[in-house]
Formats: sequence, C-alpha cells, structure tokens
Amino acid sequence: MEKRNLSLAHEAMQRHASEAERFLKELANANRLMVLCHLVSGEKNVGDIAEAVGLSQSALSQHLARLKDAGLITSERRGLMIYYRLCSAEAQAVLAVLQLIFCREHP
Amino acid sequence: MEKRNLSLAHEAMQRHASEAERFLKELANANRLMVLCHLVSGEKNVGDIAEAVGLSQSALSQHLARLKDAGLITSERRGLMIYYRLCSAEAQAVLAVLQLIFCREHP
DNA sequence: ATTCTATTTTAGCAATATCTAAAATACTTA
DNA sequence: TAAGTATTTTAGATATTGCTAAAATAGAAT
Repeated sequence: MEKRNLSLAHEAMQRHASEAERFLKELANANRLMVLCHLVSGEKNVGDIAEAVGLSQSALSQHLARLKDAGLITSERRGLMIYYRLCSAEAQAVLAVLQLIFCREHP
Repeated sequence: MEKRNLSLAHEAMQRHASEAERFLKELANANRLMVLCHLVSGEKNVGDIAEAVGLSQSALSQHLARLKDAGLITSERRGLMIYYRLCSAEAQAVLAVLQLIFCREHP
C-alpha cells in the first residue's frame, strides 16, 4: 500500500502541476500580463487596450481569445465595441504577487 | 509633460512585464514546477529529483541548468553527487500561491 | 592509470508560441 | 441596402520549447 500511495501522490502532484502549467502559460507573456494589469482597474474595449499595450488589434485579439478560452476574462458587446473584464480570482491573486515582486519603486 | 509621463509609465510597465514574463516562463512547466516543489522541503541531488519527478537525467539536467541560470536554484557538489536547493524568495512566494490554488484537497 | 558513477552537454527533431498581412464577420449608420 | 467601424479569423513565417540519444566531464574507487 505504501508504493501505491506514493504513486497516487505522484499522480496527484503531476495533475496539479499540469493544471498550474496551463494556468501559468497564460500569464507568461509580457503583452498578456499588461492586458490583464489594465483590466484590473475595470473593463476596457479592444481599441483602448491595444493603445495602452501597444499591440496591433489582430495580435491583441488573439491574446484576448486565448485568455477568454482559459477562463481568465469574459467579454460583452455593447454597440460597436466589445468590452473585456477580468473574471479570475486566481489570476488576480498571482498578479498581486507579481506586482509586489516586479513593480516596486525601489527594487 | 503629460505625454512624456505616460510613455515613461508605459516603458516602465513594459520593463516590469518583460521581467515578470522571464520569471514566469521558468515556472510555466509542469516538470520544473515539480522540481521546485520537491526542493521546497530541502536540497536534493539530481538522481533523487529525477526519480521523484519521473524524468530522464538528461532532460532533468537541462531543466536544472535553466532554473540555475535564472537564479531560482543553486548547486553544490559533495563527493559524487551534486545537490540543488531553492534560493529564490520570489519563486517560493509564487509557489505558495500556486499551492493554494491547485493543491487543495477539495477544489 | 583505468574504471565506475553522477551529471552535463550537444545535436537534432517535433510541437508550440507569436507576430504580420489579408480576408471575414458583426453591428451601426447613412 | 450600401458603406463604415470594431473586432475576429485564417494563413503563413520565424523563434522557442522540451524531449531523446549520444558524447563529454568530473570526481571516486580500484
């Protein structure tokens, strides 16, 4: 039973690690991080985000689709524009830690 | 001065985001995450880690070299074996958050 | 010195990521 | 309905990732 427990623990660890990997890969990109940081202060439309982040609309749209597919953001159309907002508490938690680490005034 | 401040802020944000990206890319891999998690409980040699994580020594060695290069771990030879240990408070902080998110008993 | 054990390095390959440019879609307004 | 605006989708090019297999190193033991 010891061996079986160990391999069960190992499989659980692998499963958790794979989930964490999928999650972290969404964040591990400077442009997507900037998008998410901009969304922390409230919803924004694509054009506004593109300007803030400095990306072509097409490139940004692909990032947004990815983040939405991963469940980190949601979108809502109102008139011509489509507004995106953060919807993941987990992402917000990690963003907060990253901000402490990388966005200090005096590193 | 407004425009210049904005672009300064934007450049600072880009710099921070790029640093965070480099950091996150090191973590955004299930095998490296498992390595780091094993090192949280203290130093280990390569063979032990390879067995715990289930990777070939060569593949593991390449991951370890990467993590070391990124400043997340250090190594020390004692006799035949080389021991690795975690040396990044930042990595530990993020690992702690990830554990809360992904390693709960009841998700 | 030769051999053994632990680990690293190199080369090469298949899969993934990310951009640009061009075409397509969706809603609005004239 | 035609034209305009906002956004998405597709295609393709280039770079990066992460493995395996084979060769190279480093220190220990015989």
